[in-house]
Amino acid sequence: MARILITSALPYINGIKHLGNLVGSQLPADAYARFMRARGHEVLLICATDEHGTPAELAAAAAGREVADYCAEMWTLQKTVADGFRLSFDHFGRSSSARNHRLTQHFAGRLAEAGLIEEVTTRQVYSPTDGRFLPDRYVIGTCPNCGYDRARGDQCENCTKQLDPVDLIAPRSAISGSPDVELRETKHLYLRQSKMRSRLRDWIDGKADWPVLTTSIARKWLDDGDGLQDRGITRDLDWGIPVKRGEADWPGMEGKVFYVWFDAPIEYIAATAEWADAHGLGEEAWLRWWREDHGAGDVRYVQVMGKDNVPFHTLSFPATLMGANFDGKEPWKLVDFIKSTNWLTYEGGKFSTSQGRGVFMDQALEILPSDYWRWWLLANAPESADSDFTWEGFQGQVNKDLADVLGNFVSRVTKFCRSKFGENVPEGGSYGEAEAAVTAEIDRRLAALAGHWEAIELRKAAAETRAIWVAGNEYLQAAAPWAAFKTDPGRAAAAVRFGLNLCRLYGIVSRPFLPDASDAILRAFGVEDAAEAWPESAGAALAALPGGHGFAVPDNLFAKITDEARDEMAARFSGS
RNA sequence: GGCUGGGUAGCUCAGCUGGUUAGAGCGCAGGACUCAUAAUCCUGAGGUCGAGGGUUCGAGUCCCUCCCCCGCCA
Repeated sequence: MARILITSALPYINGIKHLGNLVGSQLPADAYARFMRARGHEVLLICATDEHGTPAELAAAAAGREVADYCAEMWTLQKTVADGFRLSFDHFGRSSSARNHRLTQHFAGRLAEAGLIEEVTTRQVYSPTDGRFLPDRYVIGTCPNCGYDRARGDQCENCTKQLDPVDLIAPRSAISGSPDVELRETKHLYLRQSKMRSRLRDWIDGKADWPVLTTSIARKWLDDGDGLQDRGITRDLDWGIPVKRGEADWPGMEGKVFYVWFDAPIEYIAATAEWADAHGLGEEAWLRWWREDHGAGDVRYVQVMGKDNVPFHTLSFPATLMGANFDGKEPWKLVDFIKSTNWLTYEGGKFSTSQGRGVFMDQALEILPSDYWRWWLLANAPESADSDFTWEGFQGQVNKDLADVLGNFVSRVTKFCRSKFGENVPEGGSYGEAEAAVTAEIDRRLAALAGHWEAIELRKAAAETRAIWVAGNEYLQAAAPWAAFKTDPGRAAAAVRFGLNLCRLYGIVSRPFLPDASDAILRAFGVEDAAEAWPESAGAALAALPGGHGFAVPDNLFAKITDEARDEMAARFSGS
């Protein structure tokens, strides 16, 4: 048994996420965790909301709310939809937690001790009207690049150019709208990543098994232009983690907070501590996942994220962890494998919150059960390239794979048995060559499937899982117990017994994709413990239900999506 | 402009370190079966593997040039 730590990129607190966000990190992390748990490994799956930064403050202001209240409410909403999608987080934390405050301040203190923090005096936009500095999106003005007159301080929405607030022409406050702004000097902390450059490069060069997408992005940042740049880790804001040097005040940094990108990844660790707290466990409970001097040396740490997050996870966060271990006294666990995904598009274009284009997590659950979405999203995960969601493709694949291939198989076997033998696994007859051949095939496929899960190859895992379902239909068609029943009831009984065992097996191996359907199948066979172990061999698994074992015919597992329903949904989410 | 990925059957995609007649799913055509959610199973059609050079006994699979597409960065 191995120990596997899995973290999903943190969804930003600002509103419910869409299906593209879901398939980018949270859903693959959950499916992978489910497989590893079924395999008998000790798994810890961690996620949390990323709550700091100007977008949260502005969204709260727009809603006329205190930002803390707003975040608390949005966390509850996100937690609810995560549960709805059966995301099996061991803990879904908050980057605004007390644990993260302490840890972030602790890391800053250690980095300062290591000589990796620099205090830099810069000129920032200040609004006398609002009585405060205006970082990032708090400034609106004309884009110096394209002339768009409502460009935000961090980026122009029109030409997508990354901006600095001081670059804007005719700047004005996003809060009061006042054009009365000036540049004032203010002091900020910078993480001296440039000093970590060669260490980071050596570390990344050692990751031969990482995808090129991941390492190439990291190397680009290491070597581009003047090399890895130092980055500001503080902001003149109220909402955030107060700048402290460990537990001590930081002279000159009063009233400032850490910048969101610095505290967000630290929340992976803090959320693990929150998890330990929530379960009344001690400090060792989380340290053993994160500190090599507390046993984390044999943990395999896997991160799942969209490709936009790769620089932070390959450079900035590792720089923080490595830097904090400057004296060898805090060996923090570094990531072992990064699964990065591309984007999901919607009917050929981008998902858009502002235009109501595309399906968001809460809406998806209103329309159809989570299994439908999980299956399509994972079977079409944007792994090697962006992939596109279309209603036609979704309807076609869900109807075919789930209703026709899997759902109908369970239905035909259980209903036939009930009508001929009753609701007990039939006795009599014995498995012969046909059963042996299918068993051998499924053995091969189970091995392939396990390999795909180990490598987090989602599309391949889905295809293999489907092939295992198809094998059941092929078998049943050839064995034809409905025909054998008339001449050789024993043969028919054996075939049905085999078919029922296949159903149970499908309940287990489909679990990472379809937790609800898996529950329904296993419940029908009286297997109440959802943590049914992954089959070590098809032979043993297909003899698990002996003759006489009772079962109940389950309701149809999946209803088909009609053309009318599909058209209705397509119209509803097309955006305006 | 730099960088990543991609350009393979009507559609969505597999094809690892080069090697017999290029694969899967969907869709389509024909057939079988009737237990089942008009489901399933079998068979079949069909593609100059983006273009052009090159290396090799042999290239979708390596090298060069070029053309498109998504995205990231600047």
